[in-house]
Amino acid sequence: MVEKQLKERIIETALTLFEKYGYHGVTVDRIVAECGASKGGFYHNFKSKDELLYHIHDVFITYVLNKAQEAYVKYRTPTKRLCAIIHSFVRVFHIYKPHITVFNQEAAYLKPEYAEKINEKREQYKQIIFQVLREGIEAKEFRSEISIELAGLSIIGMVNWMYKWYKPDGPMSIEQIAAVFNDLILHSLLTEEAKRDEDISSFLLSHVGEE
Amino acid sequence: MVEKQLKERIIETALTLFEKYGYHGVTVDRIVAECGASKGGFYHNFKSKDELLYHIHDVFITYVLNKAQEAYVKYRTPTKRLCAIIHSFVRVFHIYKPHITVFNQEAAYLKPEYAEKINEKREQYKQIIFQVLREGIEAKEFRSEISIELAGLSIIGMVNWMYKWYKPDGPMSIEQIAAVFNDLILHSLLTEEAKRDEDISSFLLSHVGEE
DNA sequence: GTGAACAGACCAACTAGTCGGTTTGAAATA
DNA sequence: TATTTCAAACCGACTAGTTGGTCTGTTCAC
Repeated sequence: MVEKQLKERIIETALTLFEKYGYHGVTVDRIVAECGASKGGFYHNFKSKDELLYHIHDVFITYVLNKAQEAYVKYRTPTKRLCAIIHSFVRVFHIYKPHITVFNQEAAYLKPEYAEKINEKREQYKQIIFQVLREGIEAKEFRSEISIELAGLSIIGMVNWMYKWYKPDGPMSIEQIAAVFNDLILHSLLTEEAKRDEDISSFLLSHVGEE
Repeated sequence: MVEKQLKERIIETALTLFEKYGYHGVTVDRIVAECGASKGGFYHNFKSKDELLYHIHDVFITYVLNKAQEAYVKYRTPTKRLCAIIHSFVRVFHIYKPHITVFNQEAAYLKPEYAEKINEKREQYKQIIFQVLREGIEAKEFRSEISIELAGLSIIGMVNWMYKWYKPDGPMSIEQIAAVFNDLILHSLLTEEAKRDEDISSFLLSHVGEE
């Protein structure tokens, strides 16, 4: 196995520090000191501290957007699609918790040209959720009286908020959290008929483990 | 009417700027320039820039905590209490949107002695929500299979997340948003029996306006 | 007159980014 | 194989600009 590349080491160290102290609470000098590098090494790999921040944002949003698109394509019904997307969304916290923290906390400090690129992908992500909710209402799986926009933003909010409290070594596993979230969300969205559908209600907590 | 005090003007200006550019994106010089004050005036009213940040945090959390306690005392059943708390929570965005944005974005930069005080109140707020959920399960109004912790954090997350998208002049009023949130949350929490209770289900969207 | 409220020039510390130099490793050459 | 070459990777002292905070006044209300 080859020695871990400097760029990777810088990113990892920066991530840990940013998560704890915030982007402005960490100096470039501190980052390079903490990972045994130098100013020169840093600026050889990154144009600026801002570019590092952008890189962190981009890695996460690109990954999570891909996962959502995969989940959408893989399943055919709105409920299954929604559950799969939420499941993948929650699961990302397992690997990318520091990225997500930085993403949610420091986005305001992205330079305009970077912010634009990130916002585009963020917007795409939202649209996938909205799309699934729309399809769910059309298919009469989801209640028609809910607001797609508000329901979508609620889902995004409750999952994203995990970055404030989720601890990888906490009492609940990622899989358990995802299951509970899906249960809560489906209970708030499903129509009465849909709940009676065996295939759909299998995603609800009270049915987990049943055959 | 007396001339608006300098301290108030500083806070208002700082709030607007912090909301847009972040705490570290705004200098003390900028704040005082923008509200026609001076460095001297600023440091006469605040010990430091950090104290101003703390003050903003404290005003908001104190207010919202009070509102939740009031709502808790005012009503007697878990469902009513929860709806009232959420309603008051959402409503705060109408007056304190900039405060909340700063509260959610910049808390990491609070100096330890300040952070501790704020966290205490934040924790109290969470406990009120947990308490209501606990009572709701005991009273068989809320489903017993849900996790109090996760349900509580979900609620807090979806409401707090509003700071990312809520615009006071947007298409939905605060009251409408609160109604939709309550509908979504209750649908995910209520037991089947509770939903059949006229008194309880009056908080659901499909029943709003009915007699 | 006296102290609180405010003004604004000034300072010291900090920090992102630079720049000339050194190391390293792999390809080219002999 | 031994040697040269050269560019990419990396180093770290230095700089220029910024920014929170201070300090010496001045104004104003009572």
